[in-house]
Amino acid sequence: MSRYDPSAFPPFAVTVDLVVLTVRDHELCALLVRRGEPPFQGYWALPGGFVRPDEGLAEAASRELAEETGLRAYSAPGHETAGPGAAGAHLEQLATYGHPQRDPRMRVVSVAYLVLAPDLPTPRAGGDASSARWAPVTELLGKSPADGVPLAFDHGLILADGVERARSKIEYSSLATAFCPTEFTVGELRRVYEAVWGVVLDPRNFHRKVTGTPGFLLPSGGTTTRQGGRPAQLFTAGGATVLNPPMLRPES
Amino acid sequence: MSRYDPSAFPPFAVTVDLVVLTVRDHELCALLVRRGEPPFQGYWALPGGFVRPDEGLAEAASRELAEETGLRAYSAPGHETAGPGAAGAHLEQLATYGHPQRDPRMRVVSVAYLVLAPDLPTPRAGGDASSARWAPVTELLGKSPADGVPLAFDHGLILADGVERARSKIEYSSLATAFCPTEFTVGELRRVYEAVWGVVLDPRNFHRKVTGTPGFLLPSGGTTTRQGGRPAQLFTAGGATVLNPPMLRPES
DNA sequence: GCAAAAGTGTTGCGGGTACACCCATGT
DNA sequence: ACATGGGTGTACCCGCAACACTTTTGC
Repeated sequence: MSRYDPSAFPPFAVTVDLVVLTVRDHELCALLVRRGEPPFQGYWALPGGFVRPDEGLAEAASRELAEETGLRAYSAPGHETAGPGAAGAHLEQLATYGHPQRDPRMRVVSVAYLVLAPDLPTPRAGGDASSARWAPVTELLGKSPADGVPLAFDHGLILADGVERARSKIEYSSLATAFCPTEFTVGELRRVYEAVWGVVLDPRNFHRKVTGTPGFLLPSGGTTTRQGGRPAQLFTAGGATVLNPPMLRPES
Repeated sequence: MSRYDPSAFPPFAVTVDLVVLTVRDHELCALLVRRGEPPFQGYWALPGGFVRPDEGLAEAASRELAEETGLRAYSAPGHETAGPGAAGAHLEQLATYGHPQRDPRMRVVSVAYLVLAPDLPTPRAGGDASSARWAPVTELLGKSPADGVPLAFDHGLILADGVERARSKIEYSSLATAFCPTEFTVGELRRVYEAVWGVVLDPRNFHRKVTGTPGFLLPSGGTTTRQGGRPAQLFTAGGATVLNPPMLRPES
């Protein structure tokens, strides 16, 4: 009773959906594509598509990401946890959504992936999306549920889960560096934390904290004045993936 | 190019697999069933089965759990995060596994769920499993990969991910109470932490910590001497789901 | 000089650890 | 009486928040 005859298993469609986040203009933004066909024609949606018969789930997510943005993403094979590559984007599995009626056409199970990317040039539309854009998550996610812009399918829920994951994960991992270019300053990293958490942090204590956490930052030797003021040291992401002690998010 | 014709989507089988954990005899144990048919006939495997055409993923996991153990599980609908019910088991989505060759028969995508349950009477076999048992995870997971008992399919990997999730989640959430009966003592809760983390904790500091964390424990009024010694206060799980400050796991 | 951002020093406080110590039961 | 586990008090230590203060550039 607990299993069906495998030769007569119920057929499902399996897709991947991508929550692609970046920091632009001091704001956390998500990549959206406009749907060019029903259902939800004209709505904004998360990028994604069907998993092909012979590819893995992370592989499908990576392929869709490249098709939509040209980004190369790095994830640890086989596991949901990933190691951040200094260049390129971080990709990890987020969660799977399979409500029976989430797609009116058929039974679709969607495996959502979270991508953290450095600031990119304006996105190029790909596939069946008639256009694409970066949207600040504060506009997409109102304080109350179903506030802000409605997205296609259950993508508003998926986006909210992805943002929540990103916000909590930069506390105890070095993932915030995935939002930065290869070389970055402590101040730029701090602005990432401030944008993702929506808070202001003390620059002095932040500096001490991140430079004092072993394995978080690697001095690259150079300096820059691109933020104005005194020249700042440049760093690259260190090898550490888990931060000890963690960064502390001020209570909202 | 990025999407298939939806009317010709590639067909997948979708299953749920369960990582059911409990604490027995001071040890963290997982529920296994013996496979009665190929492939992997005679191997131990995680309980699970196919998702039915009209049920949700968490619903399928809950149904399989009831079929295998008789347990009722509680999860927050729609979200992967769940609220712990004092009685009954905690259920949350773990991750999804979809390597193209993970099942030799066909393309199967499996959504794994993590269940934390109080100590149960000996499990009853259900469905197509010829028997079932609780196995200490230390025996199943060797220090090196592919050490210990080999499980069917990629279930060893899924189990490892589930155990890791449980170990980290009891740090910052009140989930450890899901391993306890409705009423429990501080000492019993401490033994849960010790079993899951594989460490010994200072009873005095542990007591102060958990009773001082708001919303973690609710005094039920009664006392018990079932552990010997001075009578201990009985508690039930408080409403809090997130622990502030978190429990600190001693560095291994 | 002045503004702006990068860094360093210092102090106070809160929470953790490591104990010493007392309490209430069963045998 | 003694063993066993429950619970409280206290002293030290480390890490963070909250500043004051110095450094090095562009304008």
